[in-house]
Amino acid sequence: MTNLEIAKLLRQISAAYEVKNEGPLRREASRFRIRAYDNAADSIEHSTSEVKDLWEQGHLEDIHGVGASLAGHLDELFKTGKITHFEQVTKNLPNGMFELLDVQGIGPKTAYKLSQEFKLDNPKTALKKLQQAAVSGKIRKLENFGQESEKDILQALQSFKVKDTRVLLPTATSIAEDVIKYMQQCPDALSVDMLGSLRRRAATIGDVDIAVASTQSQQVINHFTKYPHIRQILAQGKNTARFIHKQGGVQVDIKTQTPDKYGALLQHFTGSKNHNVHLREIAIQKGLSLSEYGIKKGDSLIKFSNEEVFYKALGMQWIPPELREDAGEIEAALKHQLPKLIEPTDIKGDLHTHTNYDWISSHDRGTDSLEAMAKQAIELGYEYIALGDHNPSISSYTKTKIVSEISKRSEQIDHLKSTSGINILKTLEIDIQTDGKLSVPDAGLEQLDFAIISIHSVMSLSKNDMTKRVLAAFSHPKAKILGHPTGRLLGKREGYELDWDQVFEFCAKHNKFLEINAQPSRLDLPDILVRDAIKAGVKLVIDTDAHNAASLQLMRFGVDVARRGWATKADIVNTLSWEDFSATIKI
DNA sequence: GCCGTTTTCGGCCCGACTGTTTTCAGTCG
Repeated sequence: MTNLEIAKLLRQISAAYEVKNEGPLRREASRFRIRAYDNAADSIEHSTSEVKDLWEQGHLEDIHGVGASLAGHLDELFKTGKITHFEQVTKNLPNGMFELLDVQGIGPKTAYKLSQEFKLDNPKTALKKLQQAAVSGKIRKLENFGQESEKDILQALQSFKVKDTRVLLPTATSIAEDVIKYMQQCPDALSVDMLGSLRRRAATIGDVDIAVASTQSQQVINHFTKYPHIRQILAQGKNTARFIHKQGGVQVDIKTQTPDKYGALLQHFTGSKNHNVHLREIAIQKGLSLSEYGIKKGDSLIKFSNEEVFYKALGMQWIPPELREDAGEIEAALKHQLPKLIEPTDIKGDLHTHTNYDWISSHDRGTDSLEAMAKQAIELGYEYIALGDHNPSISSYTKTKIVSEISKRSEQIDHLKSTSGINILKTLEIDIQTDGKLSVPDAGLEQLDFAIISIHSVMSLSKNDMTKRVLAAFSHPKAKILGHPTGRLLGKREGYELDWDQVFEFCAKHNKFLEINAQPSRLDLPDILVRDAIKAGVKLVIDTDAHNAASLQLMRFGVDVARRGWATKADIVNTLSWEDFSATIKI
């Protein structure tokens, strides 16, 4: 079971309790139990480590929000595939109601009422039957429903079908940047910023949230709702509004605030939720109360035009949004010991690239020439670039032929080196075979400055075998970088399993580097492992894995991951000057 | 049901928006 499935199950239990939460006496106790299930679901959904892994290691209660009771339930789930207690809780409820919870605007109570009225007992047909009821005008006749709510449900059902669950960070970024550019054209918009998980630069984004500072809120909202790429407006109030973007059905929210209170708005809606809850606990201890408007002390409200003064008022350093996950950043900020995070401008070169060099390659070739890649690197202001490709296919070439192909390519790069005006390194991304051997013979490896080694096949090995496989390949002196170390593809594939403690120890000891791959669907290493690696003394590289010249610009998303993993400039090898880098890579 | 540099008991963040209401419940973030 994946984290997402477990989170969904917990939310179903929460919804079941919500519906059953009747009678004034039971209400208080249950309210907090409901919240506890939701909190646990949030934690699990946002956890970068797999809950199942934690269970195997006996560390379920390390998850914030999972205590003895839930750990027991999860243990039963992993052992037997079901949870008896949960089955009892959901027993007398219509089965179809839980499907309805995924529809925008339908919560537990509404889902229950609708599934009760329309006898939605079958989860598979529940959404379809609900749509039929809406189309035939039956919903508006129910008590506490009307024409508007029927229309809303119908619209939500229609956009539900096209809405992807979460979008990748670069997609959300480009949507947000376009909306921001549009909002900046509004004369009443004094500042425009990203909010939420987007501002925290998380790998996947639910909604795009935007903040605007203005004294003319209504004008800003009016401008917002005239954005040209709206599929549907969901809400429009005095200070906030929300629409569904034509692209991917992404929901875009806007919040406005006057400039004197703008800092509190930014802080509040950047989150994360857990970060804010922790901040409020600290505030309560000081007799203060936090909100999106500022800090309340008794009856008076202290206003903040920017975040720096907001955090200062709580006795701490300003915390970069990427760190706001309640993962120790508040404690560090109180002690004024936050790290100075790496900046995009610290990057001096890209080490993982692909070109259209003409050979039968083991995987997809790039689309731009060696020259074009080097030229783009110069434009980005880099001091060096490693020109790579996948190794020649071992099923199409003999070993001898592979070596001679690499020789030919090396000659071409050497020629380019003398004319290009940038330092160029010769490299390849080399497949790690199932037995840990590299797919290029030693005589071929000798001609490279270094090799990136990656797993592209047979990902189902056990954790132990996979670790042996990687470390065997990594032992070759030319193997310096492990490419996309977990092999995950966001929203498509979980990564394979590795014994990270062992990998980290090996890298730290032998001067090997782990990659933060900036491809949108990879962002691999994931942020949490970045932080663990750094704690273990491992050095990392940030690479784009670009298959064309334009993709070299994806670097910023890799830097985002590094920052979320608390990385400083010193932790990232390709922030080194050419002189220091070339010395390091040849060790 | 979870959690702990004031607590193993007694707390648990705060507010906007909408629709169907004549003052509020449900949903969302």
